[in-house]
Amino acid sequence: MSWTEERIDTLRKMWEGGQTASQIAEALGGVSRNAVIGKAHRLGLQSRPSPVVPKEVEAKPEPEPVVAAPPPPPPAPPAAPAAPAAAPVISHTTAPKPITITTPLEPERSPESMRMVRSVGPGGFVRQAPGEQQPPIAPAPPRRLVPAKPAPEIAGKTSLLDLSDKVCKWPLGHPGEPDFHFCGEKVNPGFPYCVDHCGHAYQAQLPRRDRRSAPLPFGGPRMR
DNA sequence: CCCTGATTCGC
DNA sequence: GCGAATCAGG
Repeated sequence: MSWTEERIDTLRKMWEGGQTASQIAEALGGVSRNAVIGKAHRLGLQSRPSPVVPKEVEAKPEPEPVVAAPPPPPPAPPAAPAAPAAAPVISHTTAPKPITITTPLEPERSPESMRMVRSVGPGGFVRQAPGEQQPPIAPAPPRRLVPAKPAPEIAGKTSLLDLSDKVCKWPLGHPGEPDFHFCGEKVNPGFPYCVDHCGHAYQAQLPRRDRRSAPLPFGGPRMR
């Protein structure tokens, strides 16, 4: 599988929508979780909370340089007047990442994060309300909590939770939107989609001019 | 063990 | 550029 524009678009949307790499990989099909993560990074979609904290080295043990420890000026600094305070450490092999050393204080939240009210978040899982519990036969609990608020719009629809190897994974709508869901029909055995959507998913390459009359997954590129 | 994302590195 | 292997936290 290659990263077509459509697939990249889907990846980007789902990633930004808070879906896990596994879910994205499964929805896309033909790629591994690692592939999704790798691609996401290459796209510059740099991460939401990673379970693995990079490492917090370099605290600030010495706020002030006590004794004058003048760094020996390099042999031939052309036109650079000495700027001791701002002198960057000479980065060795790989240090393209400007790790901003921030204080533990977190002054304000960006307006961006304020907007994402009903979206997920590591700690923002929404649990079922007592009223919607299924009293009778308790089916096997979901394998994992899903970072999505069960909206009334998707009632009866096939949500991410309902995806399995047996139902059509053809996405309908846009990830992150309340009515986003999947086809959910019985799959064409051996394929991730139902017979109908297999017909859409697997087509011989046509001239560009003639293509794109068929519906694309996720409703195609989002128009903003 | 399962999950997660990050990073590395051979291709 | 790609992604398997590997790492490391939850």
